[in-house]
Amino acid sequence: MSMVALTPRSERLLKALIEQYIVEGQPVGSRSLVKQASLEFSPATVRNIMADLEEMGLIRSPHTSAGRVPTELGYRLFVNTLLTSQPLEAVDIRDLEEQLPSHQDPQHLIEAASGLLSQVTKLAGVVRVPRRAHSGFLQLEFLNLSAHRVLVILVTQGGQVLNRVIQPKRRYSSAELQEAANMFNSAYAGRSFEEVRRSLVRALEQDSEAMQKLMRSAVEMAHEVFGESAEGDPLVVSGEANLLAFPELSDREKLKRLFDAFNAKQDLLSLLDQSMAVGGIQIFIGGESGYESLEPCSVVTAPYEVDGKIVGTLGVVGPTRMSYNRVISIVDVTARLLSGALTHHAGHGTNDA
Amino acid sequence: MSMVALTPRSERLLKALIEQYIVEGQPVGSRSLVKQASLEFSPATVRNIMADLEEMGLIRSPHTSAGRVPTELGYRLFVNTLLTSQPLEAVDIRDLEEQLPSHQDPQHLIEAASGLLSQVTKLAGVVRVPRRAHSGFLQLEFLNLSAHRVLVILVTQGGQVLNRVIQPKRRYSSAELQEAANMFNSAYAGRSFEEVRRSLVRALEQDSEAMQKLMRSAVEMAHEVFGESAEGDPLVVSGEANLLAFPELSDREKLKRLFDAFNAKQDLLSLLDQSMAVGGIQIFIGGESGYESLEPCSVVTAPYEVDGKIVGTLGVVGPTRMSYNRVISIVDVTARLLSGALTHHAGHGTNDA
DNA sequence: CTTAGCACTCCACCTTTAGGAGTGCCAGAC
DNA sequence: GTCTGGCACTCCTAAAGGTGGAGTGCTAAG
Repeated sequence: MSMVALTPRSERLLKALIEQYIVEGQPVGSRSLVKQASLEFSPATVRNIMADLEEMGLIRSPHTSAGRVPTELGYRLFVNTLLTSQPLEAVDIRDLEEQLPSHQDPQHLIEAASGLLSQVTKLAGVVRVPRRAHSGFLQLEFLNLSAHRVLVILVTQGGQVLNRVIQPKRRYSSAELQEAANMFNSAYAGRSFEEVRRSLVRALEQDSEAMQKLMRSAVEMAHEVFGESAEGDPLVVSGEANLLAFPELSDREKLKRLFDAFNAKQDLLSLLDQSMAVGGIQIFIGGESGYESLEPCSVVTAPYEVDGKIVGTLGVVGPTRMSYNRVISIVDVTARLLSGALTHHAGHGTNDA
Repeated sequence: MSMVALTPRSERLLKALIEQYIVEGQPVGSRSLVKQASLEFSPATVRNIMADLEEMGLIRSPHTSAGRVPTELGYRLFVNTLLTSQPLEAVDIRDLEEQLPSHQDPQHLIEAASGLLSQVTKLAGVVRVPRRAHSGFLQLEFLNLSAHRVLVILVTQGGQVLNRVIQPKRRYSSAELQEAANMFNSAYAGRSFEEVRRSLVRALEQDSEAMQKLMRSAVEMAHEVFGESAEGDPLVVSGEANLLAFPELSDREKLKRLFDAFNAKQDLLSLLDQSMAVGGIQIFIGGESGYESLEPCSVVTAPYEVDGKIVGTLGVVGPTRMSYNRVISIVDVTARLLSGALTHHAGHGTNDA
């Protein structure tokens, strides 16, 4: 593991090796590497260099007499410094653009983005949906369903719609509900969710007699909905089945864990949130993510924005041996497109009622 | 394949054989069957009977000298006439009940039901969500998002909320939108979706000058939303990963197809719709479903109701070798529970505004 | 009609055996 | 020095036997 700097030649060799391995998925030997990358030195020389690279921990042999395979460290070096990020083909970009119609509500857009990611990378796509806390509150609506069941509809400035059925203690007439909603809306429209929430908590604590009964009920109902803010299923995953195609993930045990991770979503959520905080494209190679279930995988993420503010993250999950080159471009472009599509219509909500 | 009626003895034997195969998952031979089911005759006799059963197409040998395995026909006979459907354990029922809280909105209930199915059967659970066409229309709401973007919120009598962003040609003030919604609601509240749709089509065709401009816009907007009725993603699937645990599904090719089917959902949808039309518990064994992707699987479905009307279907997908016994009970109970939970609050919507 | 016995079949598992791909190292060439 | 050809060695893979067990079908006797 002596950390002598790499010579240009060994860099070039490492790059060629990783690229070949990504394509073929099998340990690459000196002879085939020379041929494939049309190097001007002999297999023996390549072997010497490979030995050095192995000593540095960048590649390894699965066993004595197989070719070499990149280690996580090798991949890391590769993506950090060796990657020639050729831009996506124009065709691909057009393809992506076409399939992300900018006139849609956020939910559809997000699902479309996830589907796109998985479709064009042939891997699994994930999108972390915007957290409500960062978005503004636009309007609240109460609606009687039956005797003791009120449907609360909450609209964010982004056009997201949340709804929940609550069971208030007493019965309200539709007129009462209407009035309550009006009062609530005029008090809070346009505020951020955190603001509204804090304000609600304060209002409930005060228990002031001054507050009208009706307003108080409205606040209570609203609080019930806002209280659930953290819930929901703010992660869209698609194309998990694509991962079945990779022989390196065929291990039943690993596969099960991986799919469970997709199902539980918890690890992925943490990972995406973590990478949202950092901003910019992030690449987690193998165990770097820190989650055992994702250990045989790499994850490439990029944040997306609404009105210049980062609100979520999207990404791709695939085997460590993925075409980082291509995937990075795709994730990048998709993030931009989604940002554009979302920003386009997240304009100042007009609530001039 | 001579269709001589089975003797009681061969029935009993078939039953024992299938039950053992379901548990062990391996071809069962005469000797082990005698031991396991403590039969009072000898392996040789069993072999004779087995030969008969094989001739009838109820069982088969994977190869010359393996035990016997049920055929689809065998399973069919088994579930049709041999199944001793012992009721679920009280514990299990309580478990199910607890996890299906009856005070929830439909969407949550449905997701919970799907999760429950997969969780307690350790297979994949699916729920076909109610088709809007069968439900009533309760209320429509228009909301300005930005200059040319209007959020349309549609509430069904069941408490389901649908929303979509549309882009009308001209800009409307919030007051206009409010008025339009009011007019629309008073005209259509409580009608069935099909009625409303037909009426909308008629209204648009007439192109009557008599109709107010505003009302016309409202109708157009509403039509856009109603027109999309068929869309959406009316199928909830959970626990696909559970199927990874079954060795008989380990075939990479089959597995891929199966997961693709879960992803595309089209086959499953058709199957569920088909079984909704029939009503009652339905069991599709292997290829019976008619969908190649589901060929190595069996599907058990039951419809669920709201207010006594069948509105959807739920079910379980697993390997042909599943504990039909148990799965049927679970599907049945879950359907009942879901019906109950949904019916409980699908009362007459009060829209006395 | 049932059963014990027996010959036979076929798979699953293990071992063996090549064959090949690749390495490491050394000694000579540039 | 650095590169290269050569060579012995390692280890995997795939195919080729070999063995044992589980199971069957058949037959002949109870």
